[in-house]
Amino acid sequence: MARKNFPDAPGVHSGGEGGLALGPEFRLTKQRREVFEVLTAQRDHPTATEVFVRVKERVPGISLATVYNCLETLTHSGLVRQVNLDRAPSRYCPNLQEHAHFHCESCGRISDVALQDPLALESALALPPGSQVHRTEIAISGVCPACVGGNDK
Amino acid sequence: MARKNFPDAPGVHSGGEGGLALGPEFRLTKQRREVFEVLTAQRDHPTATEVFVRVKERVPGISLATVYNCLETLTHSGLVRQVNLDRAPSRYCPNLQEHAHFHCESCGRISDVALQDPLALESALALPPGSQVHRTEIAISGVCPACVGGNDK
DNA sequence: TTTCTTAATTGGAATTGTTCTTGATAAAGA
DNA sequence: TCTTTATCAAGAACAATTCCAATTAAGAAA
Repeated sequence: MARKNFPDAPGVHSGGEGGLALGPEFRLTKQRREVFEVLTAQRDHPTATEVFVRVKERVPGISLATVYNCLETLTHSGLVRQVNLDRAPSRYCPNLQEHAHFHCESCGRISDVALQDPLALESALALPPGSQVHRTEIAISGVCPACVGGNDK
Repeated sequence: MARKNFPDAPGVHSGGEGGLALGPEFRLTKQRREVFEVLTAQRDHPTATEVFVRVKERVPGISLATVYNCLETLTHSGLVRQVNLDRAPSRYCPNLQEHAHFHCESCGRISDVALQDPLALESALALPPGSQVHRTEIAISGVCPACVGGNDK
């Protein structure tokens, strides 16, 4: 199903301080490091193209294809989450806590929503017994408090 | 944000028995009826192309573009839900109950998961006070009981 | 360090699901 | 019937993403 043969398990090896730690299978290249930095520097869920623009300031020669590759690698390493809302371009998020995403239809911003009780969630779902859950994605659309208050756009 | 000017409110007017009821703005055409029938006849969350193939047996002249149009209209009328899982092609679902979707990574099937307590869900999310929620999408990936049991593929 | 091996990067072409455009048709209302 | 408007069909267009082949750079070994 996966296009390339990524290992099933994420390669988060929480290595040396500050240093990224991709799985042992992945090399830590300048491009990957910069892409990751961009994501952590501004946690606004940028698209691949937005990441591309930002990384380009520090690595002028980088190509969009490489940004896609890096994002894919980081995602498979478990360091980054790909966020898909409806059919919009994918966005990327370095928040590793389990959380949901809120999409404000007014200002377009996407924000993280903490999950107070991940267990309560599972029990709210009538999953057939025996199901194995690997991943749960929760996407909420609506209007954020700022926009409700009229601080619109 | 929406490409065409659909009314904001869904047009479910639960009309005459058995008969579909699109909003007053929409006509119930043969194509729309057949597309809807196909969705209710086999609730396996087909893609637009799959719907196209199925409808074509009964309306040979129909085009894929029309299927897309019908699905869009039905979705905006609130009779059908568009289901987006990751970046895969959209799928369509005539289940109007609030529910989540389970995607089996082994057999690929997508099944509906009832929400036992929609309120419990909201309270499990740490939404900033004042947020307006319009829609919540929950997508679970994993392995379904049948595939866990070895009835794989 | 230098070499060696293999993975990663590039740039452009290709793919894919979906949407748009245009003209023809058909239905609804006057 | 006449007019108006929505819908349909076919293909072109589009945008996000992926693929491809040649080049470059990491990290391991010598």
